[in-house]
Amino acid sequence: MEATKKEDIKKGPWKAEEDEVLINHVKRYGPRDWSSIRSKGLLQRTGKSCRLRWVNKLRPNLKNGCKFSADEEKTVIDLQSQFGNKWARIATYLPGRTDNDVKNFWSSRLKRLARILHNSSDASSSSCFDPKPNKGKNVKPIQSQSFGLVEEETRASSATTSKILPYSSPLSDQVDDEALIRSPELGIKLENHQPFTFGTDLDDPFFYDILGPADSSEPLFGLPQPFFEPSPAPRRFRHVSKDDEESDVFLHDFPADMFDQVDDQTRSP
DNA sequence: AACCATCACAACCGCCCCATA
DNA sequence: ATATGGGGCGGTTGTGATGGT
Repeated sequence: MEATKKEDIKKGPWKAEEDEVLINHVKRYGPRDWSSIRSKGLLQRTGKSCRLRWVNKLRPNLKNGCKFSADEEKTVIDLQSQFGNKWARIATYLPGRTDNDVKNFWSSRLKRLARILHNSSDASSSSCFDPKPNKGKNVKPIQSQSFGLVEEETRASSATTSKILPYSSPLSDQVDDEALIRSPELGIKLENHQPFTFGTDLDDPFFYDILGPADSSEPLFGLPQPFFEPSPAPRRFRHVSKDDEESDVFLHDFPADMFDQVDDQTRSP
């Protein structure tokens, strides 16, 4: 019986007819009672699937197929530094964008950065980056492991360069197993405790260009107001304490267009 | 033209919280 | 008090498009 029910559930890409049914349902009952869509036999989709389709694709005023503007990029980067990976919350500041959009944007940027850093270091030996996203959870957050180590190493090598690295992390002091799960995109392997050294050349000016401005105390830009009022206290902050909400920072002081700059540098001979 | 790498996006999964029976 | 189902959210995966070699 259960198995039969499960087999009835349709997955994969949505057809126009299904969209139409879903839109009609929302017109009639509003964006709720998702599970009733299946129980009424309107669609063979789960309530979750219906809700996701509506929120991410069918909802009015979505900026579908429209790339993030420079302003939106700045907003995401700054809000991520403030809220951490609270994509739904961040999305409330971006009219027409969904949490999925923001998440995808961030993820692709992070992968891009990982690739850039990977290429900038000696790919053959010292890098601890895995180009493939890490499937397991056995990773440490970038800032507490990698950049922390970079900081230490940099301090050791040069007393004058430590100011450039704003990544001293509360996480290093407050070790939180759950927090360690986060930021898996760069695929740093826990069992691989090699420090992330950008090759051997810490004096490479390119290295510091990547990390952004030396003075990290200044905000990069003013925050926009949320498009619609975000819930005063998010329903929950899974895995995140109030402290590390602020510490869940990777691109803290990265200029919004740094990827372009970095890309330019890596492209030019 | 063929191949490969990368990007962008859609969709699913698993976990969690909350309301309700 | 607790079991359960619905819904929200973050993480992950799969795939088509695109650009470079």
